[in-house]
Amino acid sequence: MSSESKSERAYRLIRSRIDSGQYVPGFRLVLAPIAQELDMSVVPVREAIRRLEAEQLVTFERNVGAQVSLVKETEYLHTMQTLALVEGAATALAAPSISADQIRRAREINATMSESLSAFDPRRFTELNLDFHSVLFESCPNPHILDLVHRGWNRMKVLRNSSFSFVPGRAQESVEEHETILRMIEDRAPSAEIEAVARAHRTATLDAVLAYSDEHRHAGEREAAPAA
Amino acid sequence: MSSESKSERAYRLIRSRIDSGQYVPGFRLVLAPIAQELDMSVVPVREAIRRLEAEQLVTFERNVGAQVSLVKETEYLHTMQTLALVEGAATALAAPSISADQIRRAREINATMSESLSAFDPRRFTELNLDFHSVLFESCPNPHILDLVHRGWNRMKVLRNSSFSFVPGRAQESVEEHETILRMIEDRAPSAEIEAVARAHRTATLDAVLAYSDEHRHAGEREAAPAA
DNA sequence: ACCACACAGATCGTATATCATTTCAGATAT
DNA sequence: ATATCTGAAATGATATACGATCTGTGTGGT
Repeated sequence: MSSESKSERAYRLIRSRIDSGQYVPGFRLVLAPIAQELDMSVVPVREAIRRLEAEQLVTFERNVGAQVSLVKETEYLHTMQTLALVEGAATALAAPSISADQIRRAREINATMSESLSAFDPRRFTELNLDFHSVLFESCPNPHILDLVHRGWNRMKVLRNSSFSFVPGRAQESVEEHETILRMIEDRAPSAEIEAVARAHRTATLDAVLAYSDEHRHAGEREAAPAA
Repeated sequence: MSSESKSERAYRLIRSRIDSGQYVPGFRLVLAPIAQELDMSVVPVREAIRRLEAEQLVTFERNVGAQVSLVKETEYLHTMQTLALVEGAATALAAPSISADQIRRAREINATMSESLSAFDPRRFTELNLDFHSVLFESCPNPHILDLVHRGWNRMKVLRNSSFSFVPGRAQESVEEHETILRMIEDRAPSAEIEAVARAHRTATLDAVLAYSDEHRHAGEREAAPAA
């Protein structure tokens, strides 16, 4: 009894390789080799690629094939802007139903983030950052918006792998802003205010990255590191 | 030379039937009959259904098959809330680059809407309403957000067909709010304000529908009519 | 040297065939 | 009468096969 279908397995494999950066943007997804590697026929692989196409992770051309979506210069900006929008809304919608226990958990995570600032491990920091925000938005009662938040974060994973620069100092700021957000939720601040602050938190990161990469445009510096 | 692939044709057919309400929520999509009707094998039909699954228009169960997504009681609320969020943002982002010509066009459409209020044709009104808002958000520079707006409107089409009640008086209010939005864009009002008003415009419709259907819950009235 | 064309290899698109799973009706036992 | 079993029919899942289309390469002509 296979626990999952073959097309599901194909989907997961390709998806994970795109997420991990093993399949870089522009990489051609040829059916036969993938099928062979997974020990299945091309049919399930085709279905998997159709799903990925609908999720815009790969682009498709008739009789030519699929390739991992290319990221334009502005892609990162747009994704981050969209994530700011939906995550801000999700956080605000979730706020009223967030318990003291959840707040405590978020605060713990933020404390860990703060500690990890000295021996700075970008990957770990990003992971914790997602954990932190997850606590805040997972209670969002609107499943559509919540889904959009998840998609946004997943998209960010890919973009980070392809091209992203780290901004010094932003991590520290980020930790401080997290505390601000927590207090507002505790105090049951108006929904609109929470949304604005949560959105600004992400927009600030965006601005920081843009300003930094602008400054260093000609320096050619490129660290695989996140900004929170 | 077929201008489009068979799986594309299958996708369009099923999609249009869901949109038009011919395939109501819960309708089982059995591969063989659909394939036969389209004079093709089941393979392209399967691919089409995979795409629809990824777009959440149909739900899928292993070894059982696909059916048109069921709409929960809260589905309309969540969809409208999400649309309010993304359309508000799209309108605000588009506002700075909207020309006087576009404003004029929007105003014309709104005038037509106003006229059509007497001999009220719900379907026509909804159509014009989309036209009006399209003029405002199509210039949104963020393609992700714009895409979300389109998806939201498409989703609304389906929901309107399945279950929706009309709210008297809301159409008139709607036309007036449209004019308010136009003036703010003309005056180059702050982005945040435009977003808030555009969002409230849709949220107001949502509230109106909820209040109305609440009031008439036991009356069993059910008109296939829109609210703008 | 450069362009047009034709051919070959790669790859996709689809049909058909076969296997697997589910579902449901009817039989049987309790 | 109800519950459970069993097997056949319906349907989905996947493999294989073949035809269609694209893409690049080499050859011949100018």
